[in-house]
Amino acid sequence: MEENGYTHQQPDLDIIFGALADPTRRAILSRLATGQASVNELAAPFQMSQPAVSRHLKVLEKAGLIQREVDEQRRPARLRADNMALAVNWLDEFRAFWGTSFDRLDDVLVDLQSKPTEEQNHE
Amino acid sequence: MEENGYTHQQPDLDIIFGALADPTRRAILSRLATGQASVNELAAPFQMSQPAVSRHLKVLEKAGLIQREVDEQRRPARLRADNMALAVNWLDEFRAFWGTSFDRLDDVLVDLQSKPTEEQNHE
DNA sequence: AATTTATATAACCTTTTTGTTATGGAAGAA
DNA sequence: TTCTTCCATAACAAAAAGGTTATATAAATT
Repeated sequence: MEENGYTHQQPDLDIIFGALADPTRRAILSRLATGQASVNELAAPFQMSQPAVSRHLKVLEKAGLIQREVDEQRRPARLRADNMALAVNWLDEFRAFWGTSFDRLDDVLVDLQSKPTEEQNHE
Repeated sequence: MEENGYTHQQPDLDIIFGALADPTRRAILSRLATGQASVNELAAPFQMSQPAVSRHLKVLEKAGLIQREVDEQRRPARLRADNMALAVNWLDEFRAFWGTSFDRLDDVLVDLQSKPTEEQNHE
């Protein structure tokens, strides 16, 4: 079980962060934050093929970031955000490093919001 | 410039989440949260070769998650957490989905802390 | 000057990721 | 029933990731 001195593995985080590392998948998640959507709807904005999007959805599903449903012929996806909290929770350990009370993180966030990107303002 | 209907790319997040998707690199970051360390010190807990660790460090550096320094022959790494805030900031957009005021996220976090893992409690 | 220590880089291999096209199946429409 | 729509899966190729060993380099030590 033990594989090194200071940590065990947490495979969920591999899968979750891995899923978040792709711009298409992040865009899909952003889209789903506005409500569920069918595969074709999700695929439309991309120049990618439909099977490619289907596989991205499978990656997101394995990461527990979405869940699939059934609506006649459609298999709409809907957000399932619990596992994103897992990611946030891991990042959270670094708040102690950033400062006792979020100060530095807050600074950075304020800074980011003053020059927002399109991706951040997806809605 | 425009590549699809609802988002632009944010390559930083690809790199950052990609860097966080590997358990060795997360363990290195956790170690660095307790203070700077040389390459050999970082490599010691793993059964991996030193060149492999050097490459993990390069990935982390490219992601802006660490910075390298010079101490005689050593090239110690130190945490540079600003870009982790970028990741948190992106995830932040889903707090609206979780609930108006963090409620659901808080629930999940409380839940996680009641059954913590080794990796979460690295210090 | 020669050796040792700390680290980086090169060359290579294997596995995983990410896309493609082709095809199949299930459900609704005609 | 036949056609169309929506989606998944298979087979394939290219590129990226992650490891290895061998070697180079720079600084400290002897």
